[in-house]
Amino acid sequence: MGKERVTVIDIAHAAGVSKSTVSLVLQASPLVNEVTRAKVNAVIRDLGYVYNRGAANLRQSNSKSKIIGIVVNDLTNSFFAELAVGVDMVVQSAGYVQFLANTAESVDRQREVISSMREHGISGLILSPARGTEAADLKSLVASGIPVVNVVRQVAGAKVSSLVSDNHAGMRDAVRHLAGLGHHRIAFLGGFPDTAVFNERLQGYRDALSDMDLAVHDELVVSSAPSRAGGVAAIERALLLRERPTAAVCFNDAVAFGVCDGLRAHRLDPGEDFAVIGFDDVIEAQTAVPALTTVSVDPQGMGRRAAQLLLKQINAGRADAEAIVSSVRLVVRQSCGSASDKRERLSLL
Amino acid sequence: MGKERVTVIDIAHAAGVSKSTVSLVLQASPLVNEVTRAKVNAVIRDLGYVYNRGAANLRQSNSKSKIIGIVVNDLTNSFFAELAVGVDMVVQSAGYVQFLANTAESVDRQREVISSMREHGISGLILSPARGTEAADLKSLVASGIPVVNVVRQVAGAKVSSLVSDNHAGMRDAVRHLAGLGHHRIAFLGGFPDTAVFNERLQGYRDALSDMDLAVHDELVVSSAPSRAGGVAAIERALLLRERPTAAVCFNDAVAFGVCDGLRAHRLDPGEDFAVIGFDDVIEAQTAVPALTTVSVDPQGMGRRAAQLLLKQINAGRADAEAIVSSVRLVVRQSCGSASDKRERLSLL
DNA sequence: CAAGATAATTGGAACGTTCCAATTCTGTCA
DNA sequence: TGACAGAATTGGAACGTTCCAATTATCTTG
Repeated sequence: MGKERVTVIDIAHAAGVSKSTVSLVLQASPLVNEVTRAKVNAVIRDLGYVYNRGAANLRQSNSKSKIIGIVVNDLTNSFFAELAVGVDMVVQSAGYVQFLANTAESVDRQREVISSMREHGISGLILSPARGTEAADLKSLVASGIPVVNVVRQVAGAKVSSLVSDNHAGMRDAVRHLAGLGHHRIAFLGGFPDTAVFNERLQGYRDALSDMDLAVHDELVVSSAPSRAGGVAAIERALLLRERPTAAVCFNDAVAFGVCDGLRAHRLDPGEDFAVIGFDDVIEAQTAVPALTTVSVDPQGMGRRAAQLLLKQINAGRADAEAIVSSVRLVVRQSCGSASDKRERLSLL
Repeated sequence: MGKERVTVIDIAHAAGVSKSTVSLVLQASPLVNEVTRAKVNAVIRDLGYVYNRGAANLRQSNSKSKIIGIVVNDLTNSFFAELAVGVDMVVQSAGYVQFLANTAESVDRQREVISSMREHGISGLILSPARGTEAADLKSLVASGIPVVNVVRQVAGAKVSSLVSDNHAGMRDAVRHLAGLGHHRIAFLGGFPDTAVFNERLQGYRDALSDMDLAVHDELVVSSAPSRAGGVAAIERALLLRERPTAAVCFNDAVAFGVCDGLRAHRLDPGEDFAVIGFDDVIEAQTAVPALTTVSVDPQGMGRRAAQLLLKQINAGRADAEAIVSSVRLVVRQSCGSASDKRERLSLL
């Protein structure tokens, strides 16, 4: 069954033209006569020809492979799944396909997949680096002129473009909102303290407290895995404090959902008895009950923008590193018990 | 910067051997002398050589590209994200890389991505078909001898392997469990009625009701989008019935979460006032509050098995279609208000 | 109608690898 | 020392495409 491959030569033969002509019609060159083009296209369809990009790519060493790589540190986190979807959208419609790999936070794995991608000749890479990634890991990539766009996390010292959300401003706005609602003891829950993202958000938290003339209490900062389970654990710990917090900003939405779960386990009603704000605005944030107040970063849009940036660099040939921080905005829903409304809740249904 | 590519010939030259020898060491052939091998490897490292799989692949037309494709119909659904992670695991460790594409249920998109993948010479394809996929869409793929494994959904008439979960048995067990707890009016919520999966699950639901000598009322079957929002909508409708149900089996976990949300919006406590069972056992199912009773299909494991099946076929050269139905099991947690326990809930923390 | 311009087509060389058959090298033994 | 076996190495052809320079066919136009 595994038929002989149909090549451009077979078509040329069947259509009574030369392989060069066939090649020309394949790349939709204006040089070829309409009637020949039609004839060739007919034969192509008839014989079930499939273009061999590998061979083509071999010849035109300059132009690249029409493959872009995307590697993320945790695909099971829906933030990254949505990011990947966003990337896929623009990349596909530009005629590229994406290699998607998941590193599960392992830099070894990351090294493997990146080198594997290089062997396949990716034209560019979108990378959400695993924890512990160093500039050296990206060195050879940039040395060979392959554009790289880092998303979500920066890599210190790496000469590559990056697209991160404005973590500082986002968290600052969240805290200000809570303070505006009258909360004095606001916790910061979840996240690993050894990451840049964590520290940026934490700094936003601290700065906002200072701005509002509130004291910062270190015991109100409780770190944990940036996951739903981590959120449960964090709120557990926070509720053990002698002086309980009355509100919390969370490292991300997953943590925030966990926090809501943990509150319910203690017969506390998130949104009523305790205010919760997340970060990311994943898709479930709006349909959850209570709908989650969160800092919207629009993961899918971020994926799209990252892809656009990458494509721009690929086309430009030259990749000068540019660092974009994407602005964010606080989306107020029910979980922070603001004056907002049952109105919104109802209109949802 | 975009340096000249380092080729096998450059290495040969620098190491003072022939390109053939270099090729031999690249494929770890036992034919080459240890000292030469070492020398060559050193040069490879020094010059920063990167293997060109495209060229290699061109030569050895028989052996394939070390790329496998995976296309799913909805990557934002964490079921599929986890599936992809499972596939990635085994595929990576077998030295392959995966092309991942998302079709968002569009068969047009699906056609595009599959043809693009073919051009890149994938060795095999794992496909969760978009709704409306027909056997004809896979025809040319199997004609050219590329192994295909369908997951989650079958495609009627297609001569390809498939790996689906035991939808009938899973739903039957869920309903029996609820009936065993004394429920008489059990709803079936969510899902699109024009899919095979829906009908299998629905049949399981009906058969179980008959088994337990309960009447089947068509008004208790309310379909909706298989998403969280769809779940909210479905329970809304179900609660409008004159004779309300007291329990529900849901098309999948996303729907089940939506149902819980919808119940809360009506001041009903899922697990206490109303029993809910999901399907899939996505990762959040165990950490949610209440923890979701659900039919476990282990998406990640399913991805792994699908990948193994595919690799087997790739290696065998011959792909005889085999249809595997993967068994499932009911995982009882809190959301069905079984006699189970606060115990489990507590031990979780 | 010659000649130049334009349009359409074409044959080879090249891309970076693998494979085959052929060659060189080393050592052994009569 | 000559012959031979085995180990190690090697040059060239091939894979399916693109590109370049060159060729042929078709028009214009003076």
